[in-house]
Amino acid sequence: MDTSFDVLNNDCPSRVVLQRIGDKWAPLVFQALKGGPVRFSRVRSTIQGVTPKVLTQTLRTLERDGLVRRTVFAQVPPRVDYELTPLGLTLLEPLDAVRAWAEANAAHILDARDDYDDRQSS
Amino acid sequence: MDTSFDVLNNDCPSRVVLQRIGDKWAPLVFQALKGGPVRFSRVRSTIQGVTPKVLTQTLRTLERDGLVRRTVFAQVPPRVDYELTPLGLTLLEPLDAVRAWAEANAAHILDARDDYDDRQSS
DNA sequence: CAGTATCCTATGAGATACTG
DNA sequence: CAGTATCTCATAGGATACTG
Repeated sequence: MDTSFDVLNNDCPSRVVLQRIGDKWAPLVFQALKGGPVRFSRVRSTIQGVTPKVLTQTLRTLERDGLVRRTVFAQVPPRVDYELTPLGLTLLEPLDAVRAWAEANAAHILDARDDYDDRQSS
Repeated sequence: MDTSFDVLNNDCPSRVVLQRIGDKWAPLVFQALKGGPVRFSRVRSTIQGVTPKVLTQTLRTLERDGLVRRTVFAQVPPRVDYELTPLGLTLLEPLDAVRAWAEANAAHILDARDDYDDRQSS
């Protein structure tokens, strides 16, 4: 198969995708939506530390990229559900592997930093 | 096993790791170092569009995090090799899956954006 | 060759307060 | 409940030029 996309190439669209993935909150949104549709307030409380403004921005961008679906229910009080699209679900797997790696190896990284900083100051 | 690390938790070190991974050039460095030790100038030419300043910054951070090893050869002209450490190699796999996804699905993302933008302007 | 040194700016992101 | 509206700021990152 010929994808003709190469991240190493400048101006390649895949770089934009990579950057999107690599924004501060997007991976956490994937994690929060892992189990199915979730309401805004729930996403917000699941992802510790995110402000509503930034969360909305992140969700909108993911929606625009076709990775998240936003469903508005005509109710009072309002209810809005967010869920991963089929495309978003295919990204969940590799993204989750990175997350798992981060959780499993965070300690090693911190140790390496300590070593490096000690070496610098000596 | 009890990792006790959770990306959804604020102040969790794994978040820092995730952010590091998600910086603009780091994933491309992994890609560039995929095949073994590479000299600085080679990394630079492999990753289209990166400036020497930013590349140095990225490499230094990855070195500090124990993901990349920097080897200086006492030669004139100077020669410096960069390569993934064993820890870095374990990260290469999940990261490469994300890259592959990005290259494979960049077109879908771009389409989704067009659809979304059309819908907004209508 | 392998970087530094400066300068500069866009923007990601936080804090805070308000609303249909 | 599900967001907006402002304001503000740090810093990631780019452009350019220089050096051991």
